Amino acid sequence: MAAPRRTTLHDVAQEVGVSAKTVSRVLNGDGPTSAQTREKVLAAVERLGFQPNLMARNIRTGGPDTTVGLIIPDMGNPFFGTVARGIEDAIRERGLTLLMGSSADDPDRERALITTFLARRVSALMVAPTARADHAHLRTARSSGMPVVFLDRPGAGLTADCVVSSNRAGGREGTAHLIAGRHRRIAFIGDRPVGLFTRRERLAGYREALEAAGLPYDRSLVVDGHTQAEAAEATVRLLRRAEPPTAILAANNLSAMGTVLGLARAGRRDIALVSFDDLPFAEVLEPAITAVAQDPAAIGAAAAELALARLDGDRTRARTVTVPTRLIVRGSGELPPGT
Amino acid sequence: MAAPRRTTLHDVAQEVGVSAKTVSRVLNGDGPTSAQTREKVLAAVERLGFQPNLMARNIRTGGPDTTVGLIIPDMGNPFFGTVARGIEDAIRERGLTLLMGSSADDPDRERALITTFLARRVSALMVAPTARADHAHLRTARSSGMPVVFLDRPGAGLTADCVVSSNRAGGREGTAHLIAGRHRRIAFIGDRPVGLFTRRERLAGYREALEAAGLPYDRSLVVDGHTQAEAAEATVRLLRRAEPPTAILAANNLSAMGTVLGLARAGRRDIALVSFDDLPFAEVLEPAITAVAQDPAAIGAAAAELALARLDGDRTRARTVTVPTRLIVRGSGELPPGT
DNA sequence: TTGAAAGCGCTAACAG
DNA sequence: CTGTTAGCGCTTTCAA
Repeated sequence: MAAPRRTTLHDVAQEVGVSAKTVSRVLNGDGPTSAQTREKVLAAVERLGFQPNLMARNIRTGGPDTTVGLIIPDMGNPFFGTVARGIEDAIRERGLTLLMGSSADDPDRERALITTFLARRVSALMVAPTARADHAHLRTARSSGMPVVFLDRPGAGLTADCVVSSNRAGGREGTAHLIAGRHRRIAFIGDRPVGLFTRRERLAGYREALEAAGLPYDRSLVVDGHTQAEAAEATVRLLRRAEPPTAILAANNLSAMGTVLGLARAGRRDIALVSFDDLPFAEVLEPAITAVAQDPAAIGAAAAELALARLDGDRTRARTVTVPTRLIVRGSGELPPGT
Repeated sequence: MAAPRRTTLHDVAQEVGVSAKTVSRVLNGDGPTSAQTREKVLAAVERLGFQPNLMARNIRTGGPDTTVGLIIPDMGNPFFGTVARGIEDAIRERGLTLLMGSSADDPDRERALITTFLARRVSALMVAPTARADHAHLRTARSSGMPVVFLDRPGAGLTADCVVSSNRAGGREGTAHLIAGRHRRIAFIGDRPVGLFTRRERLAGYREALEAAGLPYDRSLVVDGHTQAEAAEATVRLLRRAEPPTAILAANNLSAMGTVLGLARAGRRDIALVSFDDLPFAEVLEPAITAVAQDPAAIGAAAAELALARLDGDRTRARTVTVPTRLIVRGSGELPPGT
């Protein structure tokens, strides 16, 4: 039992006894059609279960496809998942569909996805770029009219629209909050690679806050904790030092989760913590976690808005939209330094 | 400055001085080609920045498009995000790309996405169906050879492959764990609607465990907590009763988060809790949360495997794959009933 | 108000 | 080893 050929516009036309073009007119509501034929056509469409082939349509009309390509590091990460959802909700209203892929922080995989998306003639491309990727190769595509928006971090080798959190201000604010609690040895647990935009910016904010308070910058207090496990270990090691920190700024959600875990393992409830990026359980933990909250849905919405404006003909120069972070004080940041 | 027309196969052919078909042969490696022409063609492809139009190719070859349609309730939900990632990783190896959308638990939105995906001639369709959706309309598409796989819950009106967690066994095991701790009044906090497959199954497991232990089933101990806020309130209300429960089985991750929140608000650390679906902070909380863990990545992988097998010609009857859950004992389930 | 012809970018089928 | 012709399913263009 071979799969039956799917019914086409012609099948419908034949069924009704009109030309294919007439069916097309009825379905797309362009040319004029008599009420009679319209009715007959619609009935036949229903009867045969006809579904127009969007790709065939597209190839003829020549424009870009009604899809938007989106590349994020990992779909399982709720931060990026929520960004994606924000994008989807915004482009849905324009009848656009998401073509999605995870780069897994691998530049080659990212590159492969971009190639595929371009081959599919996406209307726009949105990428949370991996650290080592180069995007110069996107120039041709963009100069032929396809909007490119970078998410969370700017791309390399290509000036394009970009949506980021207020990383530096957030890092500064979170650190200042700890300093206000009279902490003087504040560790920074960051992700990798060290050159990663978000890490760099948040670290810069951390340093600005130290400087503003006249505190020295101690490089040895800046450690790596890219995964939850790594951050937990890093935390434990920090606390074993001769001169341990009394407070920690965790530079992203995974680092923060690991830090919480590490503190729990070390049995330390006297270490202050501020997490960059809010955590699902922040208010249930004891102490509740003070966080520099990002707004991933707003990031997605802003990215979509930028791209749609470009599709509508906006030819102004590339913009960077900064979505503000918000310090949510809950308690973990206010533990007094135990000296 | 109008957008320049994108370069086509013909442009490349002309540039080199061969026919379009020759370029096609070089690029797709089907027919034989001399090393010389191949080289010249590839150089021209590079020079002109040619990218083949996948949709045009597709329309000619006639088969389904090299995309897979995936519909989940919410991309921001890490459970479904991880399922999606599992699917993506599996289909990538076959050169398939994900077309994705969120149903937002709205049957109409789900239906619209399905229609779009069918119009795009996806190779396969994977859906975590909304509670009230009907899928009879998918029969035509499926009988024309397109695999359909339901995720997390079976679809309605259509017998198709399906991948679910061992909901009933998990519910039973989680409840039995509480009973083993000598609890006799165990509440069930579930999501909505009441008819939702996962809720029904988990509740059935809960009842089986009660029955096996000779405990009565008390309907008043089964309450709704679909969102985190709702579950928190439900928990507080439960504990205010004349005869409060001494233990709680939370039927999904949101309910569990809310329950934890409710317990914290009520200042009750003496209520035992088992969460269906593991929580990111489970081991950091005090007490650490005992969970019936699901395996979303495995669910995604299994779904992809089913769909790919169908694409490879598997015509056996529809299967339901059950991905086992795993009880992770951490402490919260072993609080003794305080009488 | 409708139809016929041509063609979007690509490949199948045949020829050379 | 390469080119030609035809046509995928649809829409544009022009004519009736």
